[in-house]
Amino acid sequence: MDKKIAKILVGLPLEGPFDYKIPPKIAKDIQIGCRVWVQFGFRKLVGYVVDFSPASKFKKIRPIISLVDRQPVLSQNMLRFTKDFAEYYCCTWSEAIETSLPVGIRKGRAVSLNKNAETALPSAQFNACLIHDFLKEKYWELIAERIKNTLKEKSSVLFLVPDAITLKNTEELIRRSFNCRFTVLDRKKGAKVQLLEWQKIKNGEIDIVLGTRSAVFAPLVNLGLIIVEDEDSSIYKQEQGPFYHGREAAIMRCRLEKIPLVLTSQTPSLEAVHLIQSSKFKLIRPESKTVLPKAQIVDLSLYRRKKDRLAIFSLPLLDILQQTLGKAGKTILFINRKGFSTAMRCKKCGFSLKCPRCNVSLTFHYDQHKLICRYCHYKTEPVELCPQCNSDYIRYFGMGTEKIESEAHRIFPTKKIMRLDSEKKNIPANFDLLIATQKILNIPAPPMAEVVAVLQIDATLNRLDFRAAEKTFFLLVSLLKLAKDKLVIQTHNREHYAIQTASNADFDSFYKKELRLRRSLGFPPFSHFVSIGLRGRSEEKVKIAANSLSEVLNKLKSKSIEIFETQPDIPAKLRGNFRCCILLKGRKIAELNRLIKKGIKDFKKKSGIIISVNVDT
DNA sequence: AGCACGCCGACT
DNA sequence: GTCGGCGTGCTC
Repeated sequence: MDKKIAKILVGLPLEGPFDYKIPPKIAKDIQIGCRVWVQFGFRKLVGYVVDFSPASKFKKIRPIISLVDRQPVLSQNMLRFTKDFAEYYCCTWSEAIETSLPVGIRKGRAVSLNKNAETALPSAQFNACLIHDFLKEKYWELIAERIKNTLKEKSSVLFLVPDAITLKNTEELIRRSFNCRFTVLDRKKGAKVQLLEWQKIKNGEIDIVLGTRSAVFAPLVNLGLIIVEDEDSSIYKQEQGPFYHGREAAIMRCRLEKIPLVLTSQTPSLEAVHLIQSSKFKLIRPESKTVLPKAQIVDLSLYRRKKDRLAIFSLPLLDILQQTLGKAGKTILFINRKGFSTAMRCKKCGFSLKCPRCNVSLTFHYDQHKLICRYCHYKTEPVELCPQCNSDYIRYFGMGTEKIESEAHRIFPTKKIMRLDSEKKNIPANFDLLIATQKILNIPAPPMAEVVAVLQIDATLNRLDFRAAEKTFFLLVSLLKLAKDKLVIQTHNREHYAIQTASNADFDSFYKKELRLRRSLGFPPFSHFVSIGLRGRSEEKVKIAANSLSEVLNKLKSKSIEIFETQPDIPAKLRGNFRCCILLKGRKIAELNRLIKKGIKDFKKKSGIIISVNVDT
């Protein structure tokens, strides 16, 4: 290849690449994947060499200022990975490269890199296995075995975990089980340390890398295995652009590097189950001697709610609570929401206090005695008189942990009643009755009780979300594990398959039903959803822009792609920006993204509007 | 992303 | 007359 011109990407959200002349004095050293300094317009930027060319179609080409490193910071594999990643997540290649590198590298800091000797394994191939360890009793020995074998082959291991707690636990387990060169990637560690660690990994001085989502980009040499622990965790999905999913990125990288992937979960996602089923890969389900408790489904439609008062406890549940507490047994009441109430409203004129920035109803929090916005945490004093009609007809609606707590106190005045929600720092142990939210499922050693009661599952089940059944099932089976004796489920949907199959933790029946349904409706994992978000200061402009973009997309689309009506995003207003979104559904990501990129390009971008694309919403 | 270019309102 | 508002377009 004639090395006259270098194709260079810079760290800006631009498509690129851009052509630069290669000065003779660096011609012998420059390689694909190297960092360079270039003059880009009026400023000096770090660029990444992605290709060479004998000529350029541009007239005025500037020369590269200098070479940053003798060795490439991006390997062939990482270049391909970031390119595939950009195509999948509908961002530019340069954005993908920038997200894959530590800040130090992006800022042009010096590192010393070895000449890399990748010893590609001869007949390596992609394969996946899913360890479904419902009780999380045996997964570690299964994983440890695979890590040991990988290390024996002189290959390295990348271990992904969803959150800081799992990171801590896994770090401990790895230290105890393996005596090897091991590092933990942590965003809290500071840029200097991160850069040094990146350099060590890149130089092949590390055998095991442990980290959260972003560690999927760790530049391991001779990578031989990727493990994704708790693959079903929603924390793997990044909330800002590029909106990538750690598990999907890991799958992409394993396919590309032709190496095995291990997924672990207590409640495997339908994506993981589908990957295993559709490709004849292995599902491993360790046997357990633990006997699960029975579930009792209480059909709420048989027990009318008392007039003008929320029926928190049905009669059968009250009976069970009285019996259990009478025998000095413990009870957990589970509710999928926090705060005393969902909203405050004036019964006379209907006025409700909303967040001035996000335009959603504020939630009243009893312990802080404040109205709080659940999105931006805006706080304000609760009102006694209606600001609109001045009446004192202010009422608080809904059912939260605090409401249940006060009700429970009324019914069981002598019992020790405690609360566990996201605001609580320490985990209560000495309780008769514990009122808990989702948080109880996200802590390492959650408290158990004779009876666990789910007060309100219908809101979760009836959500306008194609994952509602999946979430309901996972929630219920996870709660089953906290009950020693019995799980009580209060619902109006007694016959629903998610509730029926969850009551005896029948994963296979649930997956069968749910996958059949998803397939027939053309939902993920048989298709992809992509949402295009538009936001800006002016509500009017955002709406106009969204409508015209939607029009353009509808004109360009093939009939295999479905475009839903433009809607306000949830929340419609966030941190002073009005938000709209266009949702698309299609079988193939490549086709969807081609349409979106073309659509955004064709559509003349009105200023003051920011567009973001979220793949697999 | 940032910055220049360009075309319309109120000001020493 | 200009100073400056930000809408539009470009960076190899």
